[in-house]
Formats: sequence, structure tokens, C-alpha cells
Amino acid sequence: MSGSYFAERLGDLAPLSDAEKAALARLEERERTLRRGASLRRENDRVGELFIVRKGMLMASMLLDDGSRQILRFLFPGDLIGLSGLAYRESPETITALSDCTVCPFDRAAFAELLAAHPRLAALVIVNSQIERAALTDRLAALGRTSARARVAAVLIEMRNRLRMMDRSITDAFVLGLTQEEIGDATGLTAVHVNRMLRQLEEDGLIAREGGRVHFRNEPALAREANYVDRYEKLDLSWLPPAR
Amino acid sequence: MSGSYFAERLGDLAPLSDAEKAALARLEERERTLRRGASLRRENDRVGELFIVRKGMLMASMLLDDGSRQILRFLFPGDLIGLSGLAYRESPETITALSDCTVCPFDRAAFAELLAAHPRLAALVIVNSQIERAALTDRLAALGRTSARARVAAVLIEMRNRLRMMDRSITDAFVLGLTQEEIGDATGLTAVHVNRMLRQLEEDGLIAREGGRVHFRNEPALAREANYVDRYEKLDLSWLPPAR
DNA sequence: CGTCAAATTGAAAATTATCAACGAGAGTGG
DNA sequence: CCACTCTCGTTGATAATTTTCAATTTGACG
Repeated sequence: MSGSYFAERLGDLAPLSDAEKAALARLEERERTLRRGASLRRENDRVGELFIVRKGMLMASMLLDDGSRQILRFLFPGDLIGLSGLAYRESPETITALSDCTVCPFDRAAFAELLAAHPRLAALVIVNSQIERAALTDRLAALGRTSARARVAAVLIEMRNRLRMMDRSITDAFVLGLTQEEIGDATGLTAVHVNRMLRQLEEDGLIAREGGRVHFRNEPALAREANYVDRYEKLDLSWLPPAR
Repeated sequence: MSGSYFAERLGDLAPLSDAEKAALARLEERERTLRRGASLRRENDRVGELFIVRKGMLMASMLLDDGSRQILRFLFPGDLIGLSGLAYRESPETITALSDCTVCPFDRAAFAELLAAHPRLAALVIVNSQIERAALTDRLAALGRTSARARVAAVLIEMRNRLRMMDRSITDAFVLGLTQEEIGDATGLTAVHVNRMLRQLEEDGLIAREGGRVHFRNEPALAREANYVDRYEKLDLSWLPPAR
């Protein structure tokens, strides 16, 4: 019972030593709560802290000159926020709570020390960031080369899978927790068009909706349309030395 | 005269010790040449090696089910290829030479050893991958939320800046080295529409073209339209311990 | 000279955005 | 409990952007 969500995430990649678990646990000693809609960090804010998500859902987004918004990524418990703070003085993205949230803030310097003291954890942090990178490139390809309908389907599947990682009881029905405007900001569409695409998916028998709940009625077809690839699978960490 | 391009890249971020330089140089002991159009690696290929670009230009792309292609990133000398190979058994992306190229292959295990032996280099690798990540999110926002014209302008500026990193004599005129189809695959547009956008930029006096050469005639306006942010600037590595 | 990839152009079609309006439901203050 | 306001979802009509299709044209090169 380390209580460390980040250790759990990295531990899914490779077994951790007690010393490593203890080091990770120190990152989550403090807590901070956020209400839905609150911003943890705004674009161009000075960065000094990183965070690990403990509870709830957040998003990373960028604001464009014309006022439109692009959601880059959804953040769930165990996710690391602000790794870009290791490189930049100012945050390249805005982090906003999509539900009431708890996050664990820790200092950039503390994280740097941890990386230096535990090279194997540094390697796992690199691996973890590569998984995120793969998810980012999938989204990129979706925005560039797939239809509105496919992009909306992809968001539905992605959200279900991420929610399922925390709660295995979720199978084909779940509470989405996003407004249609937010889906639009993630997929590069207008809220109006997202609405039409959801309706279309429903009329075609791929999903059902009631309130905020989504029900997958034909998941294989949905996954096919969405070009979906699970980036938390097919990992290969055989090169990693065993924990000491 | 380390001759190591990757050491030069990381050395731009922070001064390196001789031991660190020597370790990085060992990654570039072998060489491999590629002709334009050749694939260094295909999607779903088994990965075992990583590469550092020494000469020429390559691209990372994904192929979608319908046969369309999305270019994720352009690769220039000093760039590290295949960091995702640390996480995955199979490559999530295809790497193709856009010009005749030289790359330096090295084994995943050798890289893992280097990270373990030089924690400070591991930190710099993380920083370097965060810079790439920021560039990726910029492209994502561009695809999701900007016009075709803005996306084409962004590719022009990005290419000029990357070329300029290698050759400071390049200012406002350069050989693009991409077909209009390739620009389309990077921007999520058809070659036909890329052509129209280039023409429009030319007619509006923002650029001039002759053969494969592009000339910026109004760079501020071009940068404004493209929403351009230089992700190799505004870095802050003050948390990094000094080289030993 | 012939060939082939790449660039160019016009016309029509498809996709997606914009604008405008309305309805349902959740809070809120009186 | 009742208006009132707000956000969110829904729908229709119209406009803008981008794609598709179909020719040409151009330039490099064997």
C-alpha cells in the first residue's frame, strides 16, 4: 500500500524495488484539490511544479490566436502532468480540471533528484512519455486524415479505455464526462457537428445515449471506424535491467 | 572534434563533460546511408535499433487504413530516431528518407546502458523529447484548429528554421525539398489544395517561388498567419545539476 | 524524343462551419 | 414554489472550406 499512483503506473511497466517505490511515494506527499473548470496552469505560466493526478479527470489544451481551443490530451489518475516543465520556463499548455480533481504537486528539483538517484526510474519515465507520444501521434493522424465521424468515435473509445483502466467493471457503458463542445475541441470540430456525428453513430446502431451515458452497441464496428490502436499494449521492456 | 551530432544537440541544451561526450560518440560509430525514398523502418516492423541522423532529411509517418498518410515529423541531423523503440516491440511509425541520408544505427541495449551510466544525459534525453513533444502538440493544434493556408505557412516556416539550425547562412530563401504531396501529408491536405494555398501565399506577396526554392517576402506576416512558436527557445534547464 | 513524376488549373461534389433558434434541466434568488 | 438565467444539447438552413475528378503543362532525365 504505497498509495502512490505514479508508482502503480510505472509498476505496470516493470516491477519496482522497495527503494524505488519509496522514492516515488515522496512525490505524492502533498495534495491539492480542484473544482471542475478550475485551471491548474495556464499557457505561458511560469512552471516550477509537476503534478501527479490522483482523482478525477483533467485536460491539456492550447489556445489559438483566434480564440479557438485544441485539447491535446485527457489526464487520468496516475498520469504525470508537466514533464514539459523540465524543458521550458513557461508552460506550452493549459491544464484544466474536467471534473472535481485531486492532484499531487511536487517540485521540479525533487523530480530531477529522483531521476538522478534512480536511473531505472528515469528509463521508465522515458518509456511512459513515449507511450503518451504514441497516443499523441495517433491523435495527430486522426485530425489530419480521418473524417469527423471517425474522430468522434475515436474519442469515445479512448475515454472508455482510460476509464476502464481505473475501473475494470466498466465494459460497454460509461459516463463520458465531456460536453459536446469539449469533444469538438479534442477532435477539431464544432460542437454542432459533434452533435450530428453522435446522432449518426446512434442512428447507425453503433452507440446508444441517455443523459451523459454512452453505451457501445457495436464495439468492433466502432473501433474499426476509429482506426483504434491501444498504445498501452504491445510494450517491450526486455532491455530494461531488473530492479535492484 | 567529437564528431557526434547527438552530443552537439544535447550540448546546445547544457555543457557536457568529456566523459559524456565520449559516451555519446560511441553511439555514432557505425554509419548507414539511404537513398531518397528508402524506408529505414516500416510501421509494425520489429524495433531493435535506434538511429541518429547525420546527414539529409527524413520523415516519420503513419499509414491509415484507407491508404492515406500522415507525416508526423521531419527529421534533421542530430535528431534521434526511434526512442519509441524503448517502449514498443513494433514501430508505431514509418521512417523514410526524404533526401539521400546518412544515419548512425546503435543498439537499444547500448542506449539503455548509456542512460544508466549517465543520469544527466538521461535527463537531457527527457528534455530533448519534451521539445519534440511540444512541436508535436503545435502541429496537432494546427491540424485541429487552423486553416489550410495557415498550416501550409507553418510548414514553410518550420522547414526554414530547421534548415537554418544546420546552416546559418540560410535566411529568407531556401530549397524546400518537399513535394506538394508531402506538404499535404504533413498538413492533412490534398496536394491540389496545397498547390492553391502556395499560389495564394505567393499572390498575396508573402512568399516567392522558383523551382524548389522558396523565398520569404514578408516573414512577419507569414509567422503571424502560421501561429508560429519556436520550441527551441525559452528553455530553462536551471534545475539540471552541472556536469561532473 | 519519350517518359514520368510533379505542378497547375477548372469545375463539381462532399464535408464541415456558421448562424439562428428552441427546448430541457439545473441552479438561484425572491 | 416561481420566475429567471445559464449551460448544454438539438435542429434546420445556408455558407465556406476542402476534396475529388479530370485534364494539361512543366521539367528532369535517360
